[in-house]
Amino acid sequence: MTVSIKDIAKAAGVSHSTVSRALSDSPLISAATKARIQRLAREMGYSPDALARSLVMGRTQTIGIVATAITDPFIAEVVQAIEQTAYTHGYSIILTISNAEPDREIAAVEMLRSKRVDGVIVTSSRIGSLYREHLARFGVPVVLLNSHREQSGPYTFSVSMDNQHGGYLATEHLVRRGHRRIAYVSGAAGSSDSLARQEGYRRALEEAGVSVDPALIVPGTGRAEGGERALPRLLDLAEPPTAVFCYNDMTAIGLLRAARQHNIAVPRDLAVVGFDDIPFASYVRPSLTTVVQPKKEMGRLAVEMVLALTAEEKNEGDPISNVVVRGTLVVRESSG
Amino acid sequence: MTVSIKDIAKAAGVSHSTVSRALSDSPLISAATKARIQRLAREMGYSPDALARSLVMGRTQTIGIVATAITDPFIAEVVQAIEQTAYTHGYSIILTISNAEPDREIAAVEMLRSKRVDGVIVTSSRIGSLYREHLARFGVPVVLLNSHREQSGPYTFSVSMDNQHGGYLATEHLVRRGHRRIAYVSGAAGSSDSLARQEGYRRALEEAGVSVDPALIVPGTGRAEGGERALPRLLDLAEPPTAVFCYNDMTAIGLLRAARQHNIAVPRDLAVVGFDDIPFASYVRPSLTTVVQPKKEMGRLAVEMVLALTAEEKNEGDPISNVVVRGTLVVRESSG
DNA sequence: TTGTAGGCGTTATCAC
DNA sequence: GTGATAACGCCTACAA
Repeated sequence: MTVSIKDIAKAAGVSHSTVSRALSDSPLISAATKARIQRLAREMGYSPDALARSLVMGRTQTIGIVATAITDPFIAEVVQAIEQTAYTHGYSIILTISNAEPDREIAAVEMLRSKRVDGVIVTSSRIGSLYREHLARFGVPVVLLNSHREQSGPYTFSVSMDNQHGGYLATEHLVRRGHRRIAYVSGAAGSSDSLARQEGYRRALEEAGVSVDPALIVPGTGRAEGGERALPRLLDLAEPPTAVFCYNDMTAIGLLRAARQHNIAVPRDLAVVGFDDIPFASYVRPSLTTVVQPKKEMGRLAVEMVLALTAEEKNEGDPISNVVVRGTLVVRESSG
Repeated sequence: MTVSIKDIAKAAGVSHSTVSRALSDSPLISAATKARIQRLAREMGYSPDALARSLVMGRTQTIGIVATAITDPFIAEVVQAIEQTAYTHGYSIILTISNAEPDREIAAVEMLRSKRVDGVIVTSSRIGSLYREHLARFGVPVVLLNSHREQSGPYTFSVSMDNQHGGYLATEHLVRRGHRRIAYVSGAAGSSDSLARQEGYRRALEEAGVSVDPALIVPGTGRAEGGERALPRLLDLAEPPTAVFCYNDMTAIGLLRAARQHNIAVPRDLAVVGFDDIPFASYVRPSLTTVVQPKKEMGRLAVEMVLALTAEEKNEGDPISNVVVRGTLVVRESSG
């Protein structure tokens, strides 16, 4: 039903290769026929078949994304940045959402391989050994965005945040405000991002001559409920904290909500600092002091890395690309 | 480099059609060779080329999404629901983000057509006449999700919210709480969703015997800033409102923020109701009374509609599918 | 039960 | 400049 290059050829009384040349703006063709055929194509409502083209070209102009969830505002911004810069480079995006389920991630990767994407960007939590095996034999560049990889290997590259630095910034800020008993609410169990932020927290405390009290480090989930459940545990401590650094903004927001229910005034009774700077951080009450992750930049870098890597494959170069970006602190009401 | 069906055929000493049959689990093949070839395929790391398959089958098992932005929490949830149910049906998603720029939307649609998606779901604001011309000659079903279409046509179907009903619910709630001067902060200029919600607002007021004061209807943008800018205009009124119904939650959240700066206590001085029930509605302070849009259901319905329509094409049936879903009111702190 | 041949819509390499 | 012809990797009659 759809009109192909051959249909145009027939209508124009030329061969299909002439049509192909005319449409790809080839130099070796007379200006007259080129114009004639291009007009004809437009009139007939021709749409080039990207499948056929990709089949012969060996490129799909498509990048796959494996994300855990796009309802997470942080991921939503990153994915949006990825789509935008991919678009400016003439690429489109196949989006898969895994819910952090390993089976789902494996299925996603297999599907992306079948659809012959030119590269993959992964924004999932951890890359298990099973999973990475699938990534390894993919044959196209895979860029991990803020995703920890257990060990490096071929075809895996990364764009990541300097989490330790961010954790340091947040904690140092609280120390400067005079706090000594500072808690940390972690992310999901085993999250390496969380561990790194915690390490920055530890370093800042040490530098300030404050010893780290393990009781002040309580587990969260990376979601709001994690912060909500963490607060009562902190309040029940023999010596409760006067400030708390949260793994991310969602955790902090959950904690703020719990604080309200417990009649804890923020920041007077408890100072709070988050991480990410999601759009809502400035809309909650009190507005949230947080560490800004350069989300747009990270998305952009990931795409550019994928494109650079696909271009270099032939050059047999093997640049272990692992870009690390740094965040900044934005001070709002929640930290006093 | 990647292993094809022919490579397996060579390794197995059979023809490539036998391999094709074995891998597609065809009945007309001996169980022995089938098993042998399937094992071989696994060992050789075979990945079927979806491009080649789609080329011959005429289907890509792919659905295109045209969204304005996924940083909008409402859209993020809908898109996520679309991806999830598409996955369960064996489909994947090409995501495009338009920023509501017409050029971008047209480019997106052309690209989706080239990539031969089996259907398209549009979650954009309005479908202009230029744009819809592109959609019309697409040749595959296009489902508009909460997107107004200026006129119906072939190949365009819809899943939409009963906005008037929602607006009615919100306003009636405020009326019941004893309010008489109730404002409405609209969405982006010309948004038909906003107009419908406003119509529900009008109906509820009329039923309560309250005359509609045009001064109480102020324009917003659909984003937080819109609500932020709307509040001062309402306060400057000779007779300010005691309650306000906002086009959506983001608008309401912006308005809440402005209220704080103006020392207006919510809900004591001003009751506020939103629309959407985005996840954050329950985390802002005060938490937001709002009209729940069944986002997951809408995403699911849109996918199922696309699939049903692609299946029916051959049946030459022409079911004008326009599903309308209804929301419910969830009462929280912001309305007293 | 298996192999052969043709075609899906392109691009690319030859000749003419 | 233009036209055959052969790929790309797969599915599917039709033949054997």
